[in-house]
Amino acid sequence: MNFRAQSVAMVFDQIADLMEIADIEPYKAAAYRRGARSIRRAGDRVDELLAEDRLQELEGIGPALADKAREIVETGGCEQLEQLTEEVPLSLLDLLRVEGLGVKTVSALYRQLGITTLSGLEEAAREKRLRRVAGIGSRREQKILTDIMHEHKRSKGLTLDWADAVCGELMHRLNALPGVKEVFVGGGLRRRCDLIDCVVLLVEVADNGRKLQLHEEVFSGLARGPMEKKERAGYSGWEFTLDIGIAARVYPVPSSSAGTARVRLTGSDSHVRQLCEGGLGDLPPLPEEEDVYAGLDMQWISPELREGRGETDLARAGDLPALISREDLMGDLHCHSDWSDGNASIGEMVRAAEEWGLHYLAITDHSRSLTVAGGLDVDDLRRQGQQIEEVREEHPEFTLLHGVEVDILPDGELDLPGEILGELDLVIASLHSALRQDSQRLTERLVCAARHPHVHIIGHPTGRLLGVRETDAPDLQRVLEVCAEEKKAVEINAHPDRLDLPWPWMERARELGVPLAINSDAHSPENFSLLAYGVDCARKGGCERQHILNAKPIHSWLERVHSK
DNA sequence: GCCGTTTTCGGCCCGACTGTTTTCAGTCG
Repeated sequence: MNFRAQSVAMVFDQIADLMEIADIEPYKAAAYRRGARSIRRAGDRVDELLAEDRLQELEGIGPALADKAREIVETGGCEQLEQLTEEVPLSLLDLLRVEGLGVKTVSALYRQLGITTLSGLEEAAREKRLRRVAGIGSRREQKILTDIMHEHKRSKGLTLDWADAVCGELMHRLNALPGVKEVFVGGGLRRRCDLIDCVVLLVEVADNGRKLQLHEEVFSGLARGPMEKKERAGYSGWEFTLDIGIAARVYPVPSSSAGTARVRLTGSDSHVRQLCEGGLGDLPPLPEEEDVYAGLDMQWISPELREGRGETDLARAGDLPALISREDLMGDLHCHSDWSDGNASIGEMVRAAEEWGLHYLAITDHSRSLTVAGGLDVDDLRRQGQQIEEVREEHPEFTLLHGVEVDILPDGELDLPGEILGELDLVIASLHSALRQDSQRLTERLVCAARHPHVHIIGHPTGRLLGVRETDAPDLQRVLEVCAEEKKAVEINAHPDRLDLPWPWMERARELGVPLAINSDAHSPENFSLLAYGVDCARKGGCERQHILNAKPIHSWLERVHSK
């Protein structure tokens, strides 16, 4: 998604949070939150809608929100947000990230104790002052303290969609500077890591060209504060802090050594160290990256693999995997329609899937216990089946599967009876509730679901939300073993907030022979674009086409299919 | 603030869990 859409969504969410804390018109706050959600779902389409002044076509965006979206894009700020921060400080939003703290408590902490920051909260908790607030006793005070510790430990950084958006905007601006030949991405973003704490960019300038001048206006609306000179791997660049809280580094590199610079500024520390042990330091500076690896008697290594986990040995032996690519995907096995919490009809989702080049799609709406998402019960599913049949007739060339994403209940049972599950084409079983159970219980629930005769795929197995909710992870070794025994597949959920199965587990899955499915979990037609993040994640985990279930023709692995 | 009408206002996703104020408000999904 592009930077403008992300910025608008973020500001709308901030306004919603602050309105709730300030306790003004709860439904107004909800409207901003819906607006943010709608903008995110529309994804890349937002740019076009903004340009053509058609943002109000999105659900939940009326004249007021459309105006504000334009203001945010054009000025980088929002007067409404400024006004709110006069009433309640923006830093209170940090407190909301602490588990168990919602708007009411944060508001009370602010008004009664004057707490505005995380460190202020921690200090007050240590001094046992929190218990002065009605609703907080000694136990809750202690819990808040441990939750603050969790918050400190939580991985920081931007998810890939955000980081891509910011990076795209930076590249666009850098490209427009005089003397710039090309701009390259480096660092963790190029390696497609889960969370990005620093955007690394290399700016190629002609060898005898003039020096790169970075003016402050290059970063207007993106960063405030000073730029600092930074050295890394023998390259000097500038570092500055972006408004969204992560760093960006820009390294000017001359054309003649751009290849060497890209290698050194992309790989993880241990990857680069291994290359140095292989003689990287003895090579002359080279303009092309391929020549650097060739000079070390290696295959060129895909950036995703440059983590220092054995890839240099494989490259030397010529044994690197032929990584999966987006074009290899033939279908998508997990998406939602407006029967539950998706925003498009089944027909619209099918049309979009076709436009994205897919040949099959499973509609897998939520099951009944997930009431917030409008989960489906047995009768709903049967009625949905009739509609699926109608859509199939309209798309004879396409294979449409009727599936469900059934909740794994806290006791490990599934949320729908076996009878209806047996009538469906595809059953994904996922955890959505009681995610704070201990590792053992979470594991048992997943094992129980994997052993269920009607389940085909375990969805987003850890339930993590990157940088937000890092669960007491289930024992994935055991879950994968059971999936292998039961011949069940495991999902690689492509949503950049999830990327779940985490990539370090994919090698184990392959060793056990567990098929993996790269699924978009799309809630709107635009969301099929998310598949790209799932592919990135699978590549990082070293997956080839043969390891990915939905890179195969549907008839090759699913017995029950409906198509002409 | 948005939306959809039985059009220009009234309703807005809802149920479970938790800690504590011990009977329900606040949080979460």
